[in-house]
Amino acid sequence: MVEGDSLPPMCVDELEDWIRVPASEADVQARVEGLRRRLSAQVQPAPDIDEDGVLRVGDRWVSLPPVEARLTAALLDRYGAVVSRDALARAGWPNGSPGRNALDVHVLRLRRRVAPLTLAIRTVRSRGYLLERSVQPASQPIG
Amino acid sequence: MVEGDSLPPMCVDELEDWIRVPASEADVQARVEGLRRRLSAQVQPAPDIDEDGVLRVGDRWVSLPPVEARLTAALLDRYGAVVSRDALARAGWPNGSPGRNALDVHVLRLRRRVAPLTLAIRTVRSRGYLLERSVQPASQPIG
DNA sequence: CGATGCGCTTCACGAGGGCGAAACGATCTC
DNA sequence: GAGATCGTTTCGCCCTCGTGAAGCGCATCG
Repeated sequence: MVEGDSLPPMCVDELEDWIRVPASEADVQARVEGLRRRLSAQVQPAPDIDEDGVLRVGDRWVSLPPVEARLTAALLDRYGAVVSRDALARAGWPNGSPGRNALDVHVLRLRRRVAPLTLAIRTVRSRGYLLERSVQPASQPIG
Repeated sequence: MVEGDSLPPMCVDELEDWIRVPASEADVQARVEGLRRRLSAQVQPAPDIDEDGVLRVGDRWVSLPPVEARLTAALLDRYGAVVSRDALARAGWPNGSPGRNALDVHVLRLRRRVAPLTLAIRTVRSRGYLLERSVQPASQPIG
């Protein structure tokens, strides 16, 4: 709140705002609503998996078989970043890894399972895989 | 601008704002400055590349193959400044450079890959290359 | 003023390798 | 026993990367 004749403040943070008093309740509400909108545009709830292999994002969920549940846990540990093939193999099969393609096949199956949750497993060639949300709420850069 | 007793508007876009008139020039300036800050906060964060060759700017990203990832790292080290062709060749191929055209071709491919991130590699003839943003966020200050 | 050389851009091609996808069978769970 | 889960094999697409070569603009030189 800014007093009647003082200088307007500078908003250092994007999630700050100010208003000159006296102001109507509706004006304050509008400013608060604007702040809330800016906040929700930035923050998105992260997916979460429990010990029973139930993966939840928002209000939707799917149940994952053991191997894919462990793979998902490893991907969620580094959510939004690349997880190497080796790390995924070690996470999915703690007692020695099976053949080369087992991981590929499970990633393929996992992809189809998590797609309805707006989750996507992106391939980073010769590096590994990356878990992220496939659709993002509209916040288009000015172009 | 909102008239004296009308209802406050709803800001649909994060890059909108409003002010109730009459207002001092300083207040309007402050609001405009706040908008400019929000804009630059979205568009201006410096690009960043991790060890996995993932180049991020804002909320978008692309994965770069090994050679182009090293070139990009070298360009980001001197972000906005010229990097000589020799320096790029040494960064891209630490164990001896291949043919002379290899660098040019990789720069071409890198250009197309980073274009969707609003990044551009500008040529400085007989000097080297320069990485910068391809879209300029704000016009000149109002005055 | 025109010609030539240089630097840079762009395309096309091929070798090598990573990865996707389907199909099949074996094992496990309810 | 039915359905789900898991591992393997096979096939082939497409990405990566280097090379050769043609196209184009600019500056210097004749």
